[in-house]
Amino acid sequence: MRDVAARAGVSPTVVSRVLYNKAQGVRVGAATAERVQQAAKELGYRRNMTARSFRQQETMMIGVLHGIGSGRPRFNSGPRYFAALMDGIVDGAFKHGYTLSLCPKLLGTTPEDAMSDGRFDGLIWYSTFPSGENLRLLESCPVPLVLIHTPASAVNNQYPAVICDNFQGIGLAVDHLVSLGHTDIAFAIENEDFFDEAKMRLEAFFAHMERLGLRAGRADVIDVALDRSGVQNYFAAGPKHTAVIACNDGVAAAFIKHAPEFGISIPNDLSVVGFDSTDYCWELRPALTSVSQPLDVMGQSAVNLLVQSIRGETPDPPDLTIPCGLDIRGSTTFKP
Amino acid sequence: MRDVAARAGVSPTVVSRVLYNKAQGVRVGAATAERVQQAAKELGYRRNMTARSFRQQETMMIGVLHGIGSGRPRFNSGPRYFAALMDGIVDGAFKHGYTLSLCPKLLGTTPEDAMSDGRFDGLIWYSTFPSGENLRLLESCPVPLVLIHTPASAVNNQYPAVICDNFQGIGLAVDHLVSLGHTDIAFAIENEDFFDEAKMRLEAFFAHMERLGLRAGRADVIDVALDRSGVQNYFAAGPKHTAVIACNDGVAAAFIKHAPEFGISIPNDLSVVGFDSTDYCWELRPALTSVSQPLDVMGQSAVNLLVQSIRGETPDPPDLTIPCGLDIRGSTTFKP
DNA sequence: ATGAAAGCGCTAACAA
DNA sequence: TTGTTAGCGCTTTCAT
Repeated sequence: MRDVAARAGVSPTVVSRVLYNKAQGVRVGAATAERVQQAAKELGYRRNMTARSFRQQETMMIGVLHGIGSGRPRFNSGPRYFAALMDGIVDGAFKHGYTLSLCPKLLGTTPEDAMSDGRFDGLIWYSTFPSGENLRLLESCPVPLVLIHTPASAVNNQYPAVICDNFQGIGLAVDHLVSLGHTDIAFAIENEDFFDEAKMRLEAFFAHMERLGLRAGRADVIDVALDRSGVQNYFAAGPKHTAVIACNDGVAAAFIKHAPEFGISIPNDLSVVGFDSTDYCWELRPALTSVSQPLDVMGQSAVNLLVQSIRGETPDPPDLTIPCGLDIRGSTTFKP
Repeated sequence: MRDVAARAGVSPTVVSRVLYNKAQGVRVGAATAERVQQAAKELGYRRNMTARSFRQQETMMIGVLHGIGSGRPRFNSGPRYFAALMDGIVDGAFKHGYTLSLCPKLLGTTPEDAMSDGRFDGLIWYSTFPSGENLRLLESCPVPLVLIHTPASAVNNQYPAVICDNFQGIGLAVDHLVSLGHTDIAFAIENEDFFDEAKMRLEAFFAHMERLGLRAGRADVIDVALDRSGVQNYFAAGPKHTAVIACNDGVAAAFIKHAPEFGISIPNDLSVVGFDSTDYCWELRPALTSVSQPLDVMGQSAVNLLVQSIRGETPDPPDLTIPCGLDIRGSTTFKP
């Protein structure tokens, strides 16, 4: 910029005004402005955005975090949960002119982590495993933050959150199965120890079963464990249900995958419902009936809330709850 | 940092040394260091990464570009080409400690675009449509750049490139079909006007057909057009081939999708081979046989090359060519 | 309409 | 071992 100024015979101040103050009255002579533009072009001047970010205390960057303790979510394997969400997040970020970053030091207290001062104007935190350690770290986040998939209450309503309506979503699944004649319905959960949406879904399952006058208790909960070994154990012991609702598509997929090993036909012997309804459901044979979260909408909504926070507006309510749908595919049918 | 220094009764320099010079000999008294650490913790000090980036002229950020003129690639719709690639790119970036960014101003001459000075340490450019305009912009890129999917020759070998071995990949497809008895094989292309890999694949098709003593000429090229209308036209006119190789999975999908409308059974009447072999292939009915690009490997390789460039090493050879595989699924069978 | 000066937070070179 | 100084490139305030 100094070079441009020199070539145009003006001070750097003028260069800055000419090139970037278009909107609010340039206050520079037309001839001077012209000379500056010319000089900038000739020298191939490009603004140093890092210097600008530094000066303005604003980077126009949003970071996406997934917490520590679980691996990086994949775009292209297994249940495509993260891919769908990211499409929404990226759309939202771009709409507001923000750059979106994935940071290797996602969360923590190391100096270069995503919560470092000045690095990002705001953060979106996504995790299906909001462990205690993560939640503690979040509490000291110095920049605006929006949670996806974790209710705001988990961090004292410190930050706004976007979650799907798990209660209503599970209701759709239960109603669907009951309308097919099922009464012995199990709920499959990945790991009961974690406090997260899976638990909300499990409780919704109990509530909806009770609403319909059906029995459901701890004996109807299948903990598949993180390695899915619980599915094999369940099949090996002989299924006691005609339908199972899984807390997510990945868990549901485990049932579909292992059923043949035990001579169980899905959906004829056992109907299976997933949760998330990513495109992954189509890959399974049979294709998986699943409660759909409008992930792209959720991603965009999260960014909208975040941008509000960045602007200093306090978005309310703390939890933005988005209703679910049900995508019926091939893994559910009438009670045998 | 000033506050920390004040509290510890030292100068900011010492704070910087204590907190971040661990490796190369701190040269600070143990007691002082202890006091500094203590003060930093008490004040909840976090390094301002923007200031550091500015000072060091290094952001530890890599940007991903997709060029202008085509929409943003999606993670979760259609052929999941981008998702697979990004998994590799993100893995590569994280392995080297880089943050990865998607920038709304991807390429251009606006001040805030991705090529602005200081913003990113390096860029990865991915595009299936390297239009002339894009190539011209690339030529003036002031930061290290690696191309994916566009041969280095397209920009005078100015930047290294990662491409799959299109010639060998098409060879796999042709051999596969010929081994099934096919001799009348067409090649479907999306838009002949663009200079890109599709053209390389088309030429490879001609070459391999000739190698096997089979005829293939312009009449055997189906230009499906960007809106895929060419597929319908081809079917409506009555197919003259028993197999078709498409320049990518999306084009192949159009054949599978429209065939039923014309009473054509795939693969019984027409075998179809795609190119990319993303998980999308499994969603199609029948599932699509496709030439596989090791997209994750390509993404990681691109980052490796980029990091070399950033470090000032000149990676060679200009084109890193990665061999393809063939994933045989349900869309190919014996000649009718 | 234009310019001079100051400072964002950090770190490297140099001095003590 | 510790401190002083200077400056990364930009923008804002204040003065002219």
